Amino acid sequence: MDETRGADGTAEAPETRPKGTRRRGAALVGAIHAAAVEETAARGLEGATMEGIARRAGTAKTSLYRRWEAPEDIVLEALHAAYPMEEPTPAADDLRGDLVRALRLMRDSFDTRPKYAQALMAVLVASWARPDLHERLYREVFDPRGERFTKRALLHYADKGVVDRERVTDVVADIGEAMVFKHMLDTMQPPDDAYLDMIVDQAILPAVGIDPRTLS
Amino acid sequence: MDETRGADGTAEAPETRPKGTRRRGAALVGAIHAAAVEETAARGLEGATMEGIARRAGTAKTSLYRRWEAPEDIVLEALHAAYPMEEPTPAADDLRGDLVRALRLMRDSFDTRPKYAQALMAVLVASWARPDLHERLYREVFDPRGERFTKRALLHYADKGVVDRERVTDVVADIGEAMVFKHMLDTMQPPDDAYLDMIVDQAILPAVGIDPRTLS
DNA sequence: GGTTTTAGCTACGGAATCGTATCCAACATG
DNA sequence: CATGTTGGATACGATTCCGTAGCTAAAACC
Repeated sequence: MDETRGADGTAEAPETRPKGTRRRGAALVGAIHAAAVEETAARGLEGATMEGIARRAGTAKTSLYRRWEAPEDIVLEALHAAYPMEEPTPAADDLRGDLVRALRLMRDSFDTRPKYAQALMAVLVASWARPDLHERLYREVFDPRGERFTKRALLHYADKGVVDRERVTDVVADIGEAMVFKHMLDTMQPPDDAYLDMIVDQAILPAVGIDPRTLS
Repeated sequence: MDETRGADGTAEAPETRPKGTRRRGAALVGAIHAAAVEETAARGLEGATMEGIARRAGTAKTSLYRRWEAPEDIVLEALHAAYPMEEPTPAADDLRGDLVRALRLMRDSFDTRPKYAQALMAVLVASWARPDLHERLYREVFDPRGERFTKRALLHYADKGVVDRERVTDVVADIGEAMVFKHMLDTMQPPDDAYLDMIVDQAILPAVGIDPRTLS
């Protein structure tokens, strides 16, 4: 019962640590990043406040204003810092396996950090009404990480001649991510392995002209 | 320059009407619905306030509290009232055409009312952190409208034997909507006709085992 | 150790929103 | 036209967040 509760009933669990001790530098910034992500996940980007982030991080407002100007500056920095890095595709000779692994990589990055996924979606949707924010999101978070998920695998096998290069269009390269997103929006849960298999077998592979039943 | 501006710089254009005149009943409720959708689109569900909605609708806070308890009650009601109704599929003998038309129906419902689409997405994402809201959204907005978009068309042609019933899975039925959503998230724009054609030709038709090049 | 940097704490006036109360007037009804 | 209903306007104390200031003290540096 050592929790405080925000105005909306959302549980806030302020970081606690031995009194008379202080974090600095990276440790402090990390805690604030985490707090900003939590705050955004719980109250939305527009509902996030400096006071709320400070509470969650167990620090003082002044410490936030020393480094940032507004909640969204902290959140964007946090999302960038935590964005899943690319595992260069193992490039075994296994198209189906690589596709499944690519989707799992994406899924896991949300599954293990649901607050992170929620915050990312919140910013993505908020940016819809704010072109400046949309531009920053893609420039500061998405773009720096390069090619993503299934597209890399598809292009790899196109180069090897396993699939028709003509069929690896932008639309096809987006199918996997689009389906994972939709599933999360519908169910509030990341898809399980069985569902990822279905995406690959029923949507992606047919789109590149491969009948999964012929793959053994 | 007869606009006021909200705290975040968002333009607010309060409803104006001849002074000494009043709306009541449906006319008033309709204006408030529109205002609630605008407010949510501009400031997010968590950022929306009763005061803001009242300003946009050009009415008084008291008039809102007379009927509703909180912004989200108004927004959910507004989304329900404005949700696109189902055009029963024309059921011509034209699978590809029906799929394209189904996607256009979905796209147009967003394209002609961008504020509505933004609000819908804002609520959808906010509901992710709030199971109660998610439940209400599906129960009060989505569910009452029944089967959606491409699935109806696919099932129709499965019954006619044009496509393999086995291949019309939930995953496949979701491809179209998933791709339209993703496109909107990425670009902040509803897809144009050419893009919808690509979704049908490159993703949906292959998934049900039809090569679009054989269709005409 | 002594010094510099950086966190933490408290407090403040201003602004926005909350939810309610009060009063008046426009509308609808008969 | 008389009456009852509904919307509009204003005001209020309470709460939350804003952004800044001033001070103390822990951590890092030399």
